[in-house]
Amino acid sequence: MSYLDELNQSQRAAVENIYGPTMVIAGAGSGKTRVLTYRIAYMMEQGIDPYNILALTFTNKAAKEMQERIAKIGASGAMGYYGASEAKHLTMGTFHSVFSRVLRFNAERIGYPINFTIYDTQDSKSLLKDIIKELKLDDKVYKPSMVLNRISAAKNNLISADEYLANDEILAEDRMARRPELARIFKAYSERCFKAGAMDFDDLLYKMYVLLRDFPDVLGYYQQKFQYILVDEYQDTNFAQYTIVKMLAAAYENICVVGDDAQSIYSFRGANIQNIFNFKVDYPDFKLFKLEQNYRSTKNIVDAANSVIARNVDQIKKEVWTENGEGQLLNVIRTLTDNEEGKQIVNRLYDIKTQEGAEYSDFAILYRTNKQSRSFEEALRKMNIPYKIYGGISFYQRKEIKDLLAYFRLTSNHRDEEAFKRVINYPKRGIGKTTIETIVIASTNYGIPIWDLITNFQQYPVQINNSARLKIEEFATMIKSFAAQLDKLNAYELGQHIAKSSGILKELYDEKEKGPEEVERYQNIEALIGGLKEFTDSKEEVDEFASLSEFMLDVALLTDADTTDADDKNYVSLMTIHSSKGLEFPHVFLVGLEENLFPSQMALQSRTETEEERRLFYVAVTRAMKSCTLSYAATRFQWGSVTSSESSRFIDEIDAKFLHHEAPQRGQGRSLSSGMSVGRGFGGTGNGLNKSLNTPTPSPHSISQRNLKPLSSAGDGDKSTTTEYKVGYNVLHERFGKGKITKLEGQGPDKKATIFFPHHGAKTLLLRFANLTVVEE
DNA sequence: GGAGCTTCAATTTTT
DNA sequence: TTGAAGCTCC
Repeated sequence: MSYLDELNQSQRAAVENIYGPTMVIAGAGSGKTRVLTYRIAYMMEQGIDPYNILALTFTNKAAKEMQERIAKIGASGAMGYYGASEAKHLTMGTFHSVFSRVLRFNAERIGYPINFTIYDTQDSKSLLKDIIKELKLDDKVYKPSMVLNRISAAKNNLISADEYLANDEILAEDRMARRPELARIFKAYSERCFKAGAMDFDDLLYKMYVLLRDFPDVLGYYQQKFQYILVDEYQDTNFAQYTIVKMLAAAYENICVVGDDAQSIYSFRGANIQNIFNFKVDYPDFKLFKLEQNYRSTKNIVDAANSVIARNVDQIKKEVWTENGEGQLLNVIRTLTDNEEGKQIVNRLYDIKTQEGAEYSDFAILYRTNKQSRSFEEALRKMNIPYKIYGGISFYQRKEIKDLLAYFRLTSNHRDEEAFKRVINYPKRGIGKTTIETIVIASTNYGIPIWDLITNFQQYPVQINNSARLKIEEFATMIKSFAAQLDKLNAYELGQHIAKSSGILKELYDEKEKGPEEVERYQNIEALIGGLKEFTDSKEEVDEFASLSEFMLDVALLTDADTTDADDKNYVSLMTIHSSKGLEFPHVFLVGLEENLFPSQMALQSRTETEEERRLFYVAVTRAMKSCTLSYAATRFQWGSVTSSESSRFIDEIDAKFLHHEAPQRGQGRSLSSGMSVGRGFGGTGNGLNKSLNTPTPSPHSISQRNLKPLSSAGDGDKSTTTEYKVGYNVLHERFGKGKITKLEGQGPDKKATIFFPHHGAKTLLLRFANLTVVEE
């Protein structure tokens, strides 16, 4: 019983209330994971069979952590009859991975092959691009990423392509937005995925719903199996996830959801914060537990975060507090350039490390967008500080890895269209773009999978030349020969065989001479094969056959954060705020706090969007245990030119008594007199010394009003980004010089102007990027 | 069919 | 600045 004594009163109450609908609102740092894991341990101790427990998380990382912590409690002998070894019967994982397993098990019910492929975002976009082209639509109007977002939103709201096509309201909406063909694209996309035996990320949710909806016996089976359901990060569930959980829980209503409305940051992916607010409607007799004591951060950090989040209208009232000491104030650092920001933050980091004898792993640098990592990487490298960047391109998304995986995919699912397109001519075997296009279109016209076409040219004649046809047939024969080995060779043997016979290994080996990047590619392939070996060994240890198909099951669902850590964990972590959720660090640097970057300019359209950015800020600050440093740069170098920016509103929103504005360092504080070219003259000031040469310093905000871009500063206090432009205005463009606006079109961020420049002719430019200055005649 | 060059456009977060 | 797409020439 001892482990229960480690809990405070509300935590313990939440742990012990294992029957009936339960909602736990867990403030940042309040021991949420502890409650979840102890609850599961407690259930098992009470005699509940782990086989009947389902725990759903959003990330593999969270699932893994829970698994480990439960095993630890089990090892302490606290779980009674169902000990640690039984814990492996728990069903625990991300929505996507748990559902994908259920779907494979029941695949034939909904017409899919057991070894269906999971398309990642890249695959989906590539397929959409093809479809848009085949439908002869303008890919400027129908951008694959935009179309995918739209389709994704539909599926997350459980709307199928056919329902979309039949819904007048949606169709009218699309017509209004001048994208009337979206429905047709959606329909074609669904058909093509189905034909290819492929599901995209959203299908894993949508098809799960269809399975439970259309097959009562399946629903009944899983209701009986999952008598106890736990959902982590409930605030991030979308409508599809919400509905599925509700269906599964309907028989027993032993459902426990844990979340924090203040940390809902995934609405762009369809997450609906209302699911938390509606819990009481769905389960009127639910029990609510609030975890409000923060064990993580200093008082200053907790209170600073609270002072910001208090500005949100949408929230559940709660009081996060801490018994921890006051700690230091939050430092605010302003620098002139993004490179300078990198240097100063890293210097600061090094200072803290030396002063406190901290480890590198005690530090995290958090930013809004992945691309911001660059300046910090450079600075860290220069100082020889070990670091690791999370997110960005994951191992499994690297070109060479995807190429080899495409062979694996094609081997276990011949119909996989995206895998086919990827490797039919890689390594080069003389099958050109025209040929591939012809085949893809022909297969659509015949209404059959590409594979069926290329293995039955007699039955389905296609207009391609003979040599190409022979080469394609050769390719198909090769894939078939791989498939024939699926049951005979283990994943490692077959994987290696494919890497060799496909020619990929040789191709990459030959390119190794070219440079370090090519060497890395080759090493990545070796690493993947190493992964196959590891997988095979671990299976064979328990006397199971390790098939390549099985290895492929989860690969599409793995992300960078899931690749196992190197032995040496002592490095500084760099990541987006999104991926920092659920983590904590003694020292946090929250960088790039500038208007239009954070909050992102994409998120300023509405109150709800701005509130989400504010929650994101809240998440970031509450990652910090001991110290939190905020920084922003007055200018930023992006896509070839320098832009200036103002400090983020979120800095102003923190109650000033928790802040300490750092005195500018050397080279800082010179105000940018108007007319001076920003961005030149500052880059080269660093000569290794950090102090001296203090010039008079303006207050942190004084620069912004005088900046060089009329477009982005519309006067005191007004942080809007739009300046009024009218047809007939004379404007100045950086490159094209003076011109006259002849036409305006588009709305919001898409607003474009056609401008006639005497020396360059008429140009149509996105106002957002054009960087125009209105000038007098 | 494919390599190499030129042009053009581009900003978020991730399972 | 980066990356993708289009175009030219072998």
